[in-house]
Amino acid sequence: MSTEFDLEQFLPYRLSLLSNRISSEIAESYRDSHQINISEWRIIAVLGQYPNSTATELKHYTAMDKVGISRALKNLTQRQLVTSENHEHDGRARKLMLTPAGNHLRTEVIPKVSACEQKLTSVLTKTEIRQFGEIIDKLLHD
Amino acid sequence: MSTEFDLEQFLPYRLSLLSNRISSEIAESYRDSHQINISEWRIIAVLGQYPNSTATELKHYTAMDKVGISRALKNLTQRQLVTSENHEHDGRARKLMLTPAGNHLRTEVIPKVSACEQKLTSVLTKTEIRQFGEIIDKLLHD
DNA sequence: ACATTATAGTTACAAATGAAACTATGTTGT
DNA sequence: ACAACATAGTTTCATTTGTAACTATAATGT
Repeated sequence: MSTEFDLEQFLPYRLSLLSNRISSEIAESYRDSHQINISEWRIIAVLGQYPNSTATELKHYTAMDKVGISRALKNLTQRQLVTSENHEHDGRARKLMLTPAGNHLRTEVIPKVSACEQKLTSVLTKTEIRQFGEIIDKLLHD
Repeated sequence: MSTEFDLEQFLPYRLSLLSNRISSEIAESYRDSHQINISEWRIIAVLGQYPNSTATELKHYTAMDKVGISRALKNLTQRQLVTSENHEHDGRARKLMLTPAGNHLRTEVIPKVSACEQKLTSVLTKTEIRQFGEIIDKLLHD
Protein backbone atom coordinates (compact mmCIF):
# COMPACT_ATOMS: atom_id res chain seq x y z
CA MET A 1 0.00 0.00 0.00
CA SER A 2 1.22 3.48 -0.77
CA THR A 3 -0.10 4.77 2.56
CA GLU A 4 2.77 3.10 4.30
CA PHE A 5 5.76 5.28 4.67
CA ASP A 6 8.42 5.16 7.33
CA LEU A 7 10.29 8.41 7.59
CA GLU A 8 13.10 6.93 9.62
CA GLN A 9 13.75 4.38 6.87
CA PHE A 10 13.62 6.93 4.10
CA LEU A 11 17.09 7.21 2.63
CA PRO A 12 17.03 10.95 1.87
CA TYR A 13 15.92 11.65 5.43
CA ARG A 14 18.68 9.55 6.93
CA LEU A 15 21.19 11.16 4.62
CA SER A 16 20.05 14.57 5.70
CA LEU A 17 20.36 13.64 9.38
CA LEU A 18 23.82 12.30 8.83
CA SER A 19 25.04 15.21 6.79
CA ASN A 20 23.70 17.81 9.21
CA ARG A 21 25.20 16.04 12.16
CA ILE A 22 28.60 15.71 10.55
CA SER A 23 28.62 19.25 9.22
CA SER A 24 27.88 20.79 12.58
CA GLU A 25 30.43 18.64 14.31
CA ILE A 26 33.10 19.73 11.88
CA ALA A 27 32.00 23.34 11.95
CA GLU A 28 32.63 23.28 15.69
CA SER A 29 36.26 22.52 15.06
CA TYR A 30 36.91 25.94 13.56
CA ARG A 31 34.01 28.04 14.80
CA ASP A 32 35.12 28.35 18.40
CA SER A 33 38.85 28.43 17.83
CA HIS A 34 38.95 30.59 14.71
CA GLN A 35 35.58 32.33 14.52
CA ILE A 36 34.78 31.28 10.98
CA ASN A 37 31.67 29.62 9.67
CA ILE A 38 31.28 26.89 7.08
CA SER A 39 31.04 29.27 4.13
CA GLU A 40 34.16 31.12 5.19
CA TRP A 41 36.04 27.90 5.74
CA ARG A 42 35.14 26.62 2.30
CA ILE A 43 36.41 29.78 0.70
CA ILE A 44 39.65 29.69 2.67
CA ALA A 45 40.14 26.04 1.78
CA VAL A 46 39.58 26.67 -1.92
CA LEU A 47 41.74 29.78 -2.06
CA GLY A 48 44.56 27.70 -0.63
CA GLN A 49 44.16 25.28 -3.49
CA TYR A 50 43.34 27.79 -6.20
CA PRO A 51 44.81 31.18 -5.44
CA ASN A 52 43.77 34.07 -7.69
CA SER A 53 40.32 32.61 -8.18
CA THR A 54 37.47 34.99 -8.85
CA ALA A 55 34.22 34.91 -6.89
CA THR A 56 32.59 33.14 -9.81
CA GLU A 57 35.24 30.46 -9.73
CA LEU A 58 34.73 30.10 -5.97
CA LYS A 59 31.08 29.61 -6.69
CA HIS A 60 31.95 26.67 -8.87
CA TYR A 61 34.35 25.10 -6.38
CA THR A 62 32.30 25.60 -3.24
CA ALA A 63 28.74 25.06 -4.51
CA MET A 64 27.73 28.22 -2.69
CA ASP A 65 25.60 30.91 -4.28
CA LYS A 66 27.10 34.24 -5.24
CA VAL A 67 25.40 36.15 -2.43
CA GLY A 68 26.86 33.85 0.17
CA ILE A 69 30.25 34.18 -1.41
CA SER A 70 30.03 37.94 -1.52
CA ARG A 71 29.10 38.11 2.15
CA ALA A 72 31.74 35.64 3.28
CA LEU A 73 34.39 37.50 1.29
CA LYS A 74 33.34 40.79 2.82
CA ASN A 75 33.94 39.37 6.31
CA LEU A 76 37.15 37.62 5.39
CA THR A 77 38.50 40.75 3.74
CA GLN A 78 37.60 42.92 6.72
CA ARG A 79 39.36 40.47 8.97
CA GLN A 80 42.34 40.55 6.62
CA LEU A 81 42.27 36.84 5.95
CA VAL A 82 41.65 37.39 2.25
CA THR A 83 42.82 40.10 -0.07
CA SER A 84 42.23 40.84 -3.74
CA GLU A 85 43.65 42.43 -6.87
CA ASN A 86 42.24 43.76 -10.09
CA HIS A 87 41.64 41.18 -12.73
CA GLU A 88 43.82 41.70 -15.80
CA HIS A 89 41.21 40.99 -18.42
CA ASP A 90 37.90 41.69 -16.69
CA GLY A 91 37.16 44.91 -14.92
CA ARG A 92 34.16 43.41 -13.16
CA ALA A 93 36.03 40.61 -11.44
CA ARG A 94 38.62 40.53 -8.65
CA LYS A 95 41.39 38.02 -8.16
CA LEU A 96 41.19 36.66 -4.64
CA MET A 97 43.94 35.26 -2.45
CA LEU A 98 44.70 34.42 1.14
CA THR A 99 46.75 36.83 3.21
CA PRO A 100 49.55 35.31 5.31
CA ALA A 101 47.10 35.32 8.24
CA GLY A 102 44.50 33.58 6.09
CA ASN A 103 46.99 31.00 5.01
CA HIS A 104 48.08 30.47 8.59
CA LEU A 105 44.51 29.92 9.68
CA ARG A 106 44.12 27.41 6.89
CA THR A 107 47.12 25.40 8.01
CA GLU A 108 45.78 25.39 11.55
CA VAL A 109 42.32 24.23 10.59
CA ILE A 110 43.25 21.54 8.08
CA PRO A 111 44.53 19.04 10.65
CA LYS A 112 41.48 19.63 12.80
CA VAL A 113 38.93 18.91 10.12
CA SER A 114 40.99 16.01 8.84
CA ALA A 115 41.02 14.51 12.31
CA CYS A 116 37.26 14.94 12.43
CA GLU A 117 36.86 13.10 9.17
CA GLN A 118 39.07 10.30 10.40
CA LYS A 119 37.28 9.99 13.69
CA LEU A 120 34.04 9.87 11.80
CA THR A 121 35.07 7.15 9.38
CA SER A 122 36.82 5.16 12.09
CA VAL A 123 33.62 3.14 12.62
CA LEU A 124 33.91 1.92 9.03
CA THR A 125 36.23 -0.62 7.51
CA LYS A 126 38.63 0.46 4.78
CA THR A 127 36.42 -1.30 2.28
CA GLU A 128 33.34 0.50 3.51
CA ILE A 129 35.07 3.86 3.33
CA ARG A 130 35.98 3.20 -0.28
CA GLN A 131 32.50 1.95 -1.12
CA PHE A 132 30.92 4.93 0.55
CA GLY A 133 33.03 7.35 -1.48
CA GLU A 134 32.25 5.53 -4.70
CA ILE A 135 28.53 5.48 -4.05
CA ILE A 136 28.48 9.17 -3.19
CA ASP A 137 30.34 9.90 -6.41
CA LYS A 138 27.88 7.90 -8.43
CA LEU A 139 24.98 9.76 -6.88
CA LEU A 140 26.63 13.13 -7.29
CA HIS A 141 27.54 12.67 -10.91
CA ASP A 142 24.36 11.32 -12.39
CA MET B 1 51.99 17.90 4.28
CA SER B 2 49.08 19.18 6.30
CA THR B 3 48.81 22.22 4.01
CA GLU B 4 47.31 20.04 1.34
CA PHE B 5 43.59 19.84 1.48
CA ASP B 6 41.21 19.21 -1.37
CA LEU B 7 37.73 20.36 -0.51
CA GLU B 8 36.13 18.47 -3.37
CA GLN B 9 37.60 15.23 -2.04
CA PHE B 10 36.56 15.90 1.53
CA LEU B 11 33.93 13.36 2.46
CA PRO B 12 31.81 15.61 4.69
CA TYR B 13 31.71 18.22 1.95
CA ARG B 14 30.60 15.73 -0.68
CA LEU B 15 28.03 14.34 1.69
CA SER B 16 26.67 17.80 2.30
CA LEU B 17 26.44 18.49 -1.44
CA LEU B 18 24.65 15.24 -2.02
CA SER B 19 22.23 15.64 0.85
CA ASN B 20 21.33 19.22 -0.08
CA ARG B 21 20.81 18.31 -3.69
CA ILE B 22 18.59 15.35 -2.87
CA SER B 23 16.62 17.20 -0.23
CA SER B 24 15.77 20.09 -2.50
CA GLU B 25 14.84 17.79 -5.34
CA ILE B 26 12.45 15.88 -3.12
CA ALA B 27 11.09 19.04 -1.53
CA GLU B 28 10.09 20.16 -5.01
CA SER B 29 7.83 17.18 -5.31
CA TYR B 30 5.45 18.49 -2.66
CA ARG B 31 6.25 22.18 -2.48
CA ASP B 32 4.68 23.19 -5.77
CA SER B 33 1.81 20.74 -5.80
CA HIS B 34 0.86 20.86 -2.13
CA GLN B 35 2.44 24.01 -0.71
CA ILE B 36 4.21 22.34 2.16
CA ASN B 37 7.84 22.56 3.15
CA ILE B 38 10.19 19.89 4.43
CA SER B 39 9.33 20.43 8.10
CA GLU B 40 5.63 20.22 7.40
CA TRP B 41 6.06 17.12 5.29
CA ARG B 42 8.04 15.39 8.01
CA ILE B 43 5.35 16.08 10.55
CA ILE B 44 2.61 14.85 8.24
CA ALA B 45 4.59 11.72 7.46
CA VAL B 46 5.17 10.95 11.13
CA LEU B 47 1.61 11.70 12.20
CA GLY B 48 0.50 9.16 9.61
CA GLN B 49 2.70 6.58 11.28
CA TYR B 50 2.21 7.65 14.85
CA PRO B 51 -1.15 9.35 15.33
CA ASN B 52 -1.78 11.03 18.68
CA SER B 53 1.87 11.94 19.08
CA THR B 54 2.71 15.01 21.10
CA ALA B 55 5.00 17.75 19.81
CA THR B 56 7.77 16.35 21.98
CA GLU B 57 7.35 12.96 20.39
CA LEU B 58 7.43 14.57 16.96
CA LYS B 59 10.68 16.18 17.95
CA HIS B 60 12.11 12.75 18.57
CA TYR B 61 10.84 11.25 15.32
CA THR B 62 11.70 14.14 13.02
CA ALA B 63 14.96 15.42 14.48
CA MET B 64 13.54 18.93 14.32
CA ASP B 65 13.78 21.39 17.18
CA LYS B 66 10.72 22.34 19.17
CA VAL B 67 10.48 25.82 17.70
CA GLY B 68 10.36 24.44 14.19
CA ILE B 69 7.75 21.95 15.21
CA SER B 70 5.63 24.58 16.89
CA ARG B 71 5.71 26.77 13.81
CA ALA B 72 5.02 23.98 11.37
CA LEU B 73 2.12 22.78 13.50
CA LYS B 74 0.69 26.26 13.62
CA ASN B 75 0.59 26.38 9.82
CA LEU B 76 -0.71 22.86 9.43
CA THR B 77 -3.44 23.48 11.97
CA GLN B 78 -4.50 26.72 10.31
CA ARG B 79 -4.69 24.91 7.01
CA GLN B 80 -6.71 22.18 8.70
CA LEU B 81 -4.29 19.44 7.79
CA VAL B 82 -3.60 18.67 11.44
CA THR B 83 -5.84 18.82 14.45
CA SER B 84 -5.32 18.16 18.16
CA GLU B 85 -6.95 17.07 21.37
CA ASN B 86 -6.21 17.51 25.03
CA HIS B 87 -3.80 15.03 26.42
CA GLU B 88 -5.38 12.78 29.03
CA HIS B 89 -2.54 12.81 31.50
CA ASP B 90 -0.66 16.02 30.79
CA GLY B 91 -2.33 19.38 30.58
CA ARG B 92 0.70 20.93 28.90
CA ALA B 93 0.73 18.61 25.94
CA ARG B 94 -1.62 18.13 22.99
CA LYS B 95 -2.30 14.94 21.09
CA LEU B 96 -1.80 15.62 17.39
CA MET B 97 -3.40 13.88 14.44
CA LEU B 98 -4.00 14.34 10.75
CA THR B 99 -7.36 15.57 9.55
CA PRO B 100 -8.91 13.70 6.61
CA ALA B 101 -7.43 16.41 4.36
CA GLY B 102 -4.04 15.93 6.00
CA ASN B 103 -4.23 12.23 5.51
CA HIS B 104 -5.28 12.67 1.92
CA LEU B 105 -2.33 14.94 1.26
CA ARG B 106 -0.07 12.32 2.80
CA THR B 107 -1.35 9.57 0.52
CA GLU B 108 -0.80 11.85 -2.45
CA VAL B 109 2.74 12.80 -1.54
CA ILE B 110 4.02 9.37 -0.52
CA PRO B 111 4.18 7.95 -4.06
CA LYS B 112 5.88 11.11 -5.28
CA VAL B 113 8.70 11.06 -2.76
CA SER B 114 9.05 7.31 -3.11
CA ALA B 115 9.43 7.71 -6.86
CA CYS B 116 12.08 10.35 -6.21
CA GLU B 117 13.98 8.01 -3.96
CA GLN B 118 13.79 5.25 -6.55
CA LYS B 119 14.89 7.48 -9.39
CA LEU B 120 17.76 8.61 -7.23
CA THR B 121 18.98 5.14 -6.33
CA SER B 122 18.44 3.83 -9.83
CA VAL B 123 22.07 4.62 -10.65
CA LEU B 124 23.13 2.14 -7.96
CA THR B 125 23.08 -1.63 -7.98
CA LYS B 126 20.96 -3.47 -5.44
CA THR B 127 24.12 -4.33 -3.56
CA GLU B 128 25.25 -0.74 -3.48
CA ILE B 129 21.88 0.44 -2.20
CA ARG B 130 22.10 -2.06 0.64
CA GLN B 131 25.71 -1.13 1.40
CA PHE B 132 24.86 2.55 1.35
CA GLY B 133 22.06 2.05 3.85
CA GLU B 134 24.24 -0.02 6.12
CA ILE B 135 27.06 2.48 6.08
CA ILE B 136 24.73 5.38 6.83
CA ASP B 137 23.32 3.41 9.74
CA LYS B 138 26.75 2.73 11.11
CA LEU B 139 27.64 6.39 10.91
CA LEU B 140 24.36 7.51 12.42
CA HIS B 141 24.49 5.16 15.34
CA ASP B 142 28.01 5.55 16.56
C1' DA C 1 29.65 53.10 -33.20
C1' DC C 2 25.93 51.92 -30.63
C1' DA C 3 22.00 49.35 -28.94
C1' DT C 4 21.08 44.83 -26.83
C1' DT C 5 22.04 41.30 -24.03
C1' DA C 6 24.95 38.78 -20.73
C1' DT C 7 27.91 38.44 -16.76
C1' DA C 8 30.55 39.83 -12.10
C1' DG C 9 29.52 41.15 -7.96
C1' DT C 10 26.81 43.95 -4.33
C1' DT C 11 22.86 45.63 -1.92
C1' DA C 12 18.14 45.66 -0.17
C1' DC C 13 14.38 43.44 1.32
C1' DA C 14 11.77 39.36 2.83
C1' DA C 15 11.47 34.81 4.63
C1' DA C 16 13.48 31.11 7.42
C1' DT C 17 16.05 29.78 11.53
C1' DG C 18 17.86 29.53 16.19
C1' DA C 19 18.59 31.02 21.01
C1' DA C 20 16.63 32.68 24.87
C1' DA C 21 12.81 34.30 27.50
C1' DC C 22 8.28 33.29 28.70
C1' DT C 23 3.59 30.87 30.19
C1' DA C 24 1.54 27.02 31.87
C1' DT C 25 1.54 22.64 33.86
C1' DG C 26 3.69 18.85 36.12
C1' DT C 27 7.04 16.62 39.41
C1' DT C 28 9.96 16.22 43.44
C1' DG C 29 11.47 16.93 48.06
C1' DT C 30 10.66 18.59 52.59
C1' DA D 1 1.01 22.05 51.49
C1' DC D 2 4.26 24.38 49.22
C1' DA D 3 8.75 25.70 47.47
C1' DA D 4 12.03 24.46 43.95
C1' DC D 5 12.78 22.59 39.88
C1' DA D 6 11.65 20.32 35.36
C1' DT D 7 9.08 19.93 31.12
C1' DA D 8 5.54 21.17 27.06
C1' DG D 9 4.97 24.37 24.03
C1' DT D 10 4.88 29.41 22.31
C1' DT D 11 6.61 33.91 21.44
C1' DT D 12 10.13 37.35 20.87
C1' DC D 13 14.15 38.93 19.01
C1' DA D 14 18.48 38.62 16.58
C1' DT D 15 20.93 36.27 13.00
C1' DT D 16 21.12 33.83 8.73
C1' DT D 17 19.65 32.89 4.26
C1' DG D 18 17.53 33.41 -0.26
C1' DT D 19 15.34 36.21 -3.98
C1' DA D 20 15.21 39.98 -6.62
C1' DA D 21 16.81 44.32 -7.94
C1' DC D 22 20.73 46.95 -8.84
C1' DT D 23 25.55 48.85 -10.62
C1' DA D 24 29.28 48.20 -13.47
C1' DT D 25 31.68 46.06 -17.08
C1' DA D 26 31.93 42.96 -21.02
C1' DA D 27 30.38 40.68 -25.20
C1' DT D 28 27.40 40.49 -29.32
C1' DG D 29 24.82 41.89 -33.36
C1' DT D 30 23.67 45.30 -36.68
